[in-house]
This record gives sequence, C-alpha cells and structure tokens, in this order.
Amino acid sequence: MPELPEVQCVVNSLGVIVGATIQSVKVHTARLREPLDAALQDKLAGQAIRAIERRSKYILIHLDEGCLVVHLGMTGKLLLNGQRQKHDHVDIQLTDGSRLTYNDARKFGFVVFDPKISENRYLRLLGVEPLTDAFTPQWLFEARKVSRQSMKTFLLDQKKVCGLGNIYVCEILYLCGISPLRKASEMSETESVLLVREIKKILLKAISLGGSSISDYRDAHNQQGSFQDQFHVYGKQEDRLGNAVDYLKIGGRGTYWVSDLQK
DNA sequence: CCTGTGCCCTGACAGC
DNA sequence: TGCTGTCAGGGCACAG
Repeated sequence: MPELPEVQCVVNSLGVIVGATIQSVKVHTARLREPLDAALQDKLAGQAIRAIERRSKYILIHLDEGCLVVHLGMTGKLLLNGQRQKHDHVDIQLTDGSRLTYNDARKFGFVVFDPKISENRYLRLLGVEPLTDAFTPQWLFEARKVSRQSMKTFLLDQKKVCGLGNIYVCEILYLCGISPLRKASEMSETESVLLVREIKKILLKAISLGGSSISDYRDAHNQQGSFQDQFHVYGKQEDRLGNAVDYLKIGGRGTYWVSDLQK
C-alpha cells in the first residue's frame, strides 16, 4: 500500500497533533513485524510531540526524548479519532482528548520507540531520498554502474533510492519507456536525466493528489487519495492508447508494463 | 560484498 | 455456500 507519497500524506495529515502531549498508551497486540513494547506507556506518557517527519517510508514522531518510529507495511494506517475496528493494535491517547490509533490487518508494519533515532538500524541502511537535491541524474548514473540488478529491482532497492514501491516503479518505467527487465547498468545518461525528472514529477503529483488508494490506504483523517485514477499500467489490461499491458513477476513482485513501448 | 528466494500475516477474489 | 488456491502496495533473514 503505502509508498513514499502515501507516507508523506499521512505525515502531512498528522500535522494537527504536533505540539500535543501524550497522556497514555494502550497496546493490544503482542507483535507486528517487530514485537510491540508492552511498556510503551511508560516511555511515552507525558511526552510532547515535537515534530513529525517522513524518512523513506518510515514515519518519525519526534518526542521530547526519543522518537516513535512507525512503518505502515502493506496495510498499516495511523488514524486520528477513528472508529474502533478490527486490527487496532496501538492506541495513543493525547491530553487534548484526541486519539491516534495504529491499525494493520496484515501486521507487516511496526510501531517502536527509539531513544536514539540517529543510530536507528533501519534508517541507517537507506539510500538517497528522491525528492531531495541529492538525487540527481549524475548520482543515478553513477549508482547504476555498480549494480547487476534489473531496472525494476534497482529502483525498488531501498539501499539505492528509497521510498519507491512497486506501483510507482511500474508507472515510472512506463513513463520513461524503459523495460523493467533491462539491466540497470545499461542505463544511458539521457535515461538517467529522464528517470530523475519523472520520479520527482510523479511523486510530487501523487502527493498533491493525496496518494493512491487501491484498497486500504487512508491518511490520518481516513481520507482516500486519488492518484490511482492517474495510473497508466498498474493493475491495467491496456494503457490509455489501447496498448496491451503485460504482466510478469520480477523479484517476486507483480510487474505491469507495455513491452511494445518499453525497451 | 551483492543478489535472488522465501516468508511474515490477513483478507479479497476467482474458480470449482 | 463454502472450500482452495492465488494474489496483494514491504522488507527482512537467509542461502548461494
């Protein structure tokens, strides 16, 4: 579900609780991808939320001391004052009366408290953020030299470029006319320029439209996004020009592409 | 070191 | 209706 744009939209929608203070925490589940800390209450109660930011697909909720790290996995949601429902795993009660709930049907996400976020073992491994100035055609052109991966696997590799997921990579490769099967090392300089431009463009456009909601994704106010209406190939049988969309598995992930246009 | 393959978990849907 | 198989937006441990 949530790739960079969706996570950014969740972070944006959580802006309203910056400055609020945590009153209490209730943990209802033993473990998600990571074990849930039964003593989360002791670590969080009384702390103010200083800032909330996105790093790759991780949500960082900075507190007075330490940081709450949330990953949404495939089906995770952070909901403000949502109706109680199945798969609510953590409730964070704020002193202003509002409640932040982590819900996740598949339990592929996690909620952990990290007293020293600067040394976080997940964040340490991440590659360049595609929406920063560090992500340039020059950087991409250099990075692909040492890779033996396919274009699809390369762009999905969070240690190279972070934040892209299966949907956006399919769409990006279509827009750039590049086959997902090609070796990343064969990327031309022209293509690196095109890729960087399209990646930044599609991510910004998706964020502006509230992300993509295929089934589960919602922001903190339970609002769906509408970028799914802009898809050219993901989940499609043909593109807008009537070209047949092909489907195959690459690296275990469903890959949609137009073999007639993507070389 | 790098890369590809299972696997974590639940729900939705197709086909019988 | 209900069973079974397949698939799903992520990312880890592990084997080669």
